[in-house]
Amino acid sequence: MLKIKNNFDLKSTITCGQIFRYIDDNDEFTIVLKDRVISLKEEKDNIIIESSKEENLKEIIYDYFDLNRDYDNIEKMIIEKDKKITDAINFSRGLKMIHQDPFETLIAYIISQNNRVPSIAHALNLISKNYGEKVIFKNKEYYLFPSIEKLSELTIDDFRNCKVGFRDKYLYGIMNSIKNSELDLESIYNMNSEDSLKYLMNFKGIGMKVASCILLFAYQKFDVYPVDTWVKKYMKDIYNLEGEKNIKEFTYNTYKEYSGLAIQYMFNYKRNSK
DNA sequence: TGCCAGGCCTTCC
DNA sequence: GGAAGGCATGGC
Repeated sequence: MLKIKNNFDLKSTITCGQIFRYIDDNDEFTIVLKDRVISLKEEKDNIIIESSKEENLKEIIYDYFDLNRDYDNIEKMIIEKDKKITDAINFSRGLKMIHQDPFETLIAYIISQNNRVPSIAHALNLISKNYGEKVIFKNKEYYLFPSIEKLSELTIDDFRNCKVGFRDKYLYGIMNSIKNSELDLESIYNMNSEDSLKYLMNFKGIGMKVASCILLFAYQKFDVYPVDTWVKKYMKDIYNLEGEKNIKEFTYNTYKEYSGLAIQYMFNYKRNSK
């Protein structure tokens, strides 16, 4: 068991739309994280964490919830660039950018296109249940996200049976590209954001939006920013700004290397407030 | 029932 | 190079 105390809003970080596979049982959250299952619950000013595996637990938690980064300072710098974002930042106080696994993020966000959150979670859970390793935690069954090797064995129909819909052929193609080393997820760590966007968008099923989510959520490239319907609504309301091109120009010129975080605050404010 | 979702691909100009 | 239509699935 581990206790942490931080400027950390557990609930909004988990539920704000960054990750799809979590169980919320009366504000006790259970998630599958790499090789283990963990549960987190806020109690007084502490977060109580239990895990199916104790090894390196603190390091894994701090890395996953990005708890070593100075968000106060980043938020201050964003507000200095643009005072109008203050409300969105105040609403999102304690929200961390979850540091997700690149492979799982790739699969999850390909499934996310033209899809709803419950359906995305359903598909990811089926993939894990059918092809991932079973873990027993607090007398319940959970399934780790499958390895690259395991998912490269699947056929298009196998994917379709996991309810991914028309994205089956994209997933199959992506797994082939990984198998024959055309797509090397490790190499992205050494690329700048512009190059890595272009690199990912070479593969069928990955467009601008999906590539941006992968780079922001799995590679912590904070200068990359997914513009979606919620962000567009925010931009229209607050800045009377329309058109994807205008929004992108404004965002990068204003927030620069923190554009991804600024966008995440706007997304969270617009989607989850009121 | 019919519409649509944190898009992307294909097929047209 | 830009616009329009189609797409599996499930929830309302």
